[in-house]
Amino acid sequence: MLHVNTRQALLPHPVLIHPGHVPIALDKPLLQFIAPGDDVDCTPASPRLYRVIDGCLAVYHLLADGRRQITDIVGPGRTIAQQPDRDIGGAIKALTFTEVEVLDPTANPDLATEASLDSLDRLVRHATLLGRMNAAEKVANGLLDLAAQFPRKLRQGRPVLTLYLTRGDLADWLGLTVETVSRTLNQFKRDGVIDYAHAEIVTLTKTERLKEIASGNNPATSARNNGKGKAQ
Amino acid sequence: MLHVNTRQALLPHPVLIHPGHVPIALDKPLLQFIAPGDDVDCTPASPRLYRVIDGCLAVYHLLADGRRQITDIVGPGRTIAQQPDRDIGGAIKALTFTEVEVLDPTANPDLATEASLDSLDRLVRHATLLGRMNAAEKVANGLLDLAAQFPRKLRQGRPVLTLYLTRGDLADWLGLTVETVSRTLNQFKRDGVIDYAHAEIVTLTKTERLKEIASGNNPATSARNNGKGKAQ
DNA sequence: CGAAGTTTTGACATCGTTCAAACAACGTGG
DNA sequence: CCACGTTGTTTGAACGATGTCAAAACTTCG
Repeated sequence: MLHVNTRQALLPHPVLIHPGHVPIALDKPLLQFIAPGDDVDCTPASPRLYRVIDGCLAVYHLLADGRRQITDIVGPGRTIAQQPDRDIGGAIKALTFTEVEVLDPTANPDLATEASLDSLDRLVRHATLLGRMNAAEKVANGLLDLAAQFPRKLRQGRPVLTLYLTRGDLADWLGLTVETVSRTLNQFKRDGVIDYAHAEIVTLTKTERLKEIASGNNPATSARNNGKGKAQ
Repeated sequence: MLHVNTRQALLPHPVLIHPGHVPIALDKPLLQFIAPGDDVDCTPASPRLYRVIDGCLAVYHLLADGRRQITDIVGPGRTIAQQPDRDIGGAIKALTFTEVEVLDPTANPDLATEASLDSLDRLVRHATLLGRMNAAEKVANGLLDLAAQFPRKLRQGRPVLTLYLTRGDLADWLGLTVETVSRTLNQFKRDGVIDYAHAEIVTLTKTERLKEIASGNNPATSARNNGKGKAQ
């Protein structure tokens, strides 16, 4: 699929300061700043840990013919464990101006294993999303995940989130097409579940409803799911 | 989806002896035998490494309504790194009589990290399969994976593999339905790419052709993939 | 032979894709 | 300040791959 994004290079995203990120002790801590659209430099032979301080990374995998699957979206506070095999189409891309702390896994074994298990756990859930959910469930789950990782602020008690992902990124993440993502988001908007004026600032107006949709309890389409527990 | 399998409990699968599996040094190595359909006992609070000596395991994840996604199929020689969160529907099930070596990850840190990275790598590829491939590509990739993990023998130079998975297992693994799996396999059979008399013993008669299909070079349907690199 | 589970096959429905076009946002250069 | 190019988003119409539903064919075993 591969949907390129040039828009985000132009947006003056406010740099959110996340306190409480204790710098990891290391003989040579290294900060790296990555511009939107750029790949994280994963060239060194020895594996590295990449801890996101601020911004947004997309871990993705490319097929030979250009189809792209984003396997994880990584926000502030999270650490990337896997060493993407660039030879076979794996890489990590920044979706906005992103600040990354580069660490040595052997010097931080606990963080390394924790990050590894975290990635594994998220990937298992995402695989379940990709293989067993319909479009509405996928988008609802994606929004809830992003809302937790990229909280902007609360507006009248409603969570507001910054979408660093374009519709194309969302499509490549959720295993859909741009059109389906757009249609589903607009349907949610029409139903009053979410709201947005600009495509990249989304308010979750009915979080509970969104959670219901995410878990398959969708009155509009859930009839099929009853009984044998099937969908899609 | 959740397709239960009772057949495999009845099949007298030949126990393949895989030499070269050096037992890991540990103060207390433990062998475990699991019957088909049984879950691997993952109850201990401290994480464990499970190394398959012989047989076949399925790592899966359940949704609240019963839909199932098998995230990995594990054959002899491979080690399971992730600790399935049984609370949220994660578990590991034996698909045939399976012998497992239970190891302490802290006593085998190298094996633990290697297994972890291996799982992560496979899961990324599988996510790409689930999110970005059509039925024929999924089944072709699945067959090639299984042929590598469960080689039976060569018949007239053709690889023959034992399918410990039922059509339902294949469906839950590849993100399809039983019917689509069956139809796709029969189409491959009609095309002379594979062959089978019994549903669980499959011969890959044209491995090269199968690899082409797996990578998206399917003359019948690849026209769409040209140009912008899209599919499904 | 009958029961139970699995696989296969057919007919049909539909969700998501594909194709196409309009619209919106933004920066550039005149 | 405005026309224009570029990129992203939205919308519509039509198609088709895959799911759903139903039933028959097999296999294995009691």
